[in-house]
Amino acid sequence: MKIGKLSKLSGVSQRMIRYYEEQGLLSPARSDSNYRHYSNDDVCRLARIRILQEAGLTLKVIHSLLPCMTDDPLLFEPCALVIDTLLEEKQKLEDRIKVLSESHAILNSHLNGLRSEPRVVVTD
DNA sequence: CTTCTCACA
DNA sequence: TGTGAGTA
Repeated sequence: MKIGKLSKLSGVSQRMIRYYEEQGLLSPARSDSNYRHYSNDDVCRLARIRILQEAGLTLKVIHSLLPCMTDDPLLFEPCALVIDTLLEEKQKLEDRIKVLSESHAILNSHLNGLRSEPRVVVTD
């Protein structure tokens, strides 16, 4: 299928689909008038890219992960190295959660302060 | 009408 | 990331 259909089915903008290709995450076949043609594999790959990106991974990291996520059992060996990068990403996420939790606590204390001191209510 | 590349108030 | 331009 061409990019228009893929965009509708996946909910990903054509702009982003082309961007993923630019980053080496997708490699659709070209046709007659240089139009991109996406196979079923490409559709699945795009879906996985979305999942991973929503999980907070950068396209660079996703790029290193995709080779192991193919349906082709031939590319399963390097997954040992992938597990390592996944663990690193997991750690990064936990670090961020820690920072955010602290920010959350600080804002809460300020909010509680406002309750006892109504005068500092934000205007507008 | 759809896709492509390139560029940016 | 969106969007518009000018093509093919």
